[in-house]
Amino acid sequence: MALKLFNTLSRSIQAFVPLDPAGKKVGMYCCGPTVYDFAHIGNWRTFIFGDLVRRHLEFKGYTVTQVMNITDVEDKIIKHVRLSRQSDLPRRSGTETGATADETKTSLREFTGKYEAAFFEDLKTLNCRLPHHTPHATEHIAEIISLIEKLIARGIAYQAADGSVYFSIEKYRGCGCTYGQLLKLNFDELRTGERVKSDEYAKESVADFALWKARVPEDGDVFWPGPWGEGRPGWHIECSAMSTKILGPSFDLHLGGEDLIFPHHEDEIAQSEGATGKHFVKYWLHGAHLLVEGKKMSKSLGNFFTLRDLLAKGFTGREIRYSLLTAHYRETFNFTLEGLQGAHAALARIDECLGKLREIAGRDALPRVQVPQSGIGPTELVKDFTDALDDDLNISAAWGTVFEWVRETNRQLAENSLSTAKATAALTAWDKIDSVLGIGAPDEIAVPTELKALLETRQAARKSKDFKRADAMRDELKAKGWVIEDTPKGPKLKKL
RNA sequence: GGCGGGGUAGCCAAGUGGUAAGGCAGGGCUCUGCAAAAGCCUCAUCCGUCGGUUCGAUUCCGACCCUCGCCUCCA
Repeated sequence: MALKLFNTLSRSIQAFVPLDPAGKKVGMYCCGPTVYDFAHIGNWRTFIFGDLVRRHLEFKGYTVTQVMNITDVEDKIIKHVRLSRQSDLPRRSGTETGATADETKTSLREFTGKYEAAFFEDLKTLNCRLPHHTPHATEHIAEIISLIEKLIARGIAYQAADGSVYFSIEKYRGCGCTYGQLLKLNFDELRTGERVKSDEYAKESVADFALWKARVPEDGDVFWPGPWGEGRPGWHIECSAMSTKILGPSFDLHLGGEDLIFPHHEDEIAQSEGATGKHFVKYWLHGAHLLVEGKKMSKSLGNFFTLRDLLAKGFTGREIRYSLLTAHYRETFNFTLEGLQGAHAALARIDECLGKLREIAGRDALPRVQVPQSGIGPTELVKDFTDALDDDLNISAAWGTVFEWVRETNRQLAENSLSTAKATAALTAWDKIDSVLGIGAPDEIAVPTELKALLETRQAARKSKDFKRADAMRDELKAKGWVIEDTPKGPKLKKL
């Protein structure tokens, strides 16, 4: 089966055909983090969704170039930097801080650098493949300026009286371009009442958006020189500049959270197609948001979690990854702590099965009971799994296949009918699909030697039928967080 | 107001015009000195409500109720 994806542009599921005539290379751009805070669980759902798309494409044999922007200059960042400077430098909290431009720029970088580092750490914790390029907005000011110049040259952008440069939607549409490709827009019905008062802007039309924001006092020293005076990039422009720089004027995939459809992605299309005259992106994919415990995540409800919050509660990265990967990407997902507990149990089930398979695979060929095999084997596992994901990334169906395979494997394990060769084949199949799931193996926790000794002493006590003493030692181990698993082949220790 | 998603067992979540995947939790069993761990089995006469189309609808159509999102910064 060929890969099919839901394209927001057509609002339908389409066959995925890369722009590359050879059908091999795929360019993919994922909207990345704005580094003003730790990324929360909702952000992570979207980033893991991007990781899934990339992994599945690579699994299918495509050579993917993944780009993820790091937005490191933006209103909120500037605000936070300003506040942090004011608290750092209370005596200077006047109109003029006395700081030089370089000092402040450093502090902007320090501020964003902290969250950027955290972002990459979290990415690793969740076992996401590192994007091939992670360009920074602040390092692409030249490209941004050049893009804006193109738009001005084409008459689609203009500098207003406030010094800022805006994108003219009217001029853009006048060129025969379409504004509103990703969603239906009714410009006469756009609610303008709740927006920031339109008369605060010097732009020609309310819907026009800023490409270059003229420097204002609140920006502090966060500004760059530009042909239109000092200022900084608008919100959408860096994505257009960086994506086309790395992936070219037209590329295959652009991903983001569903909230970015408008205005961010719509404006990206306008800027990019307005400047290049070429079709920007072939497939737009949008991930749905999540709820936490059935409600919209908010700090006041106490259901706002960063990845770090969940790690502090004792959950692991792979449990969180699994949990965020259980539901289809276009459905709102209800993220619950109960679900995370369930993730722990579900993963343990897979781990247990794989552990037994490895045990058999690692041995010399042993005689096995010959039982006619039915149900899902390694071949079916890979095929059904692939088919499920090819169908617009139906991950739930894919998991269904995985667990059916686990159950069938366990049955065979129980009847001792799995040969060394079959176990090896099963593990090879698992490795294939795990290259997409990215679940990996649990962290190996070494059993402390004193606990091993305790376990041996308990065994001795059991042998001599001193069960009271043996049970006391079992309790002692449990108190230390280790549970004994008595198997026919002897006891094992498992970390709780 | 405009536009767009959802409502499937205790919880999470796939899916199909022909009678409901999977995970967690629960229950039963196996194993065990007893447990635990692990494994197996089991668990929705029913898919928001009411109508309609159909031999047959959870799946198609209509109405209604509830809910979420976008239209403004936002994954």
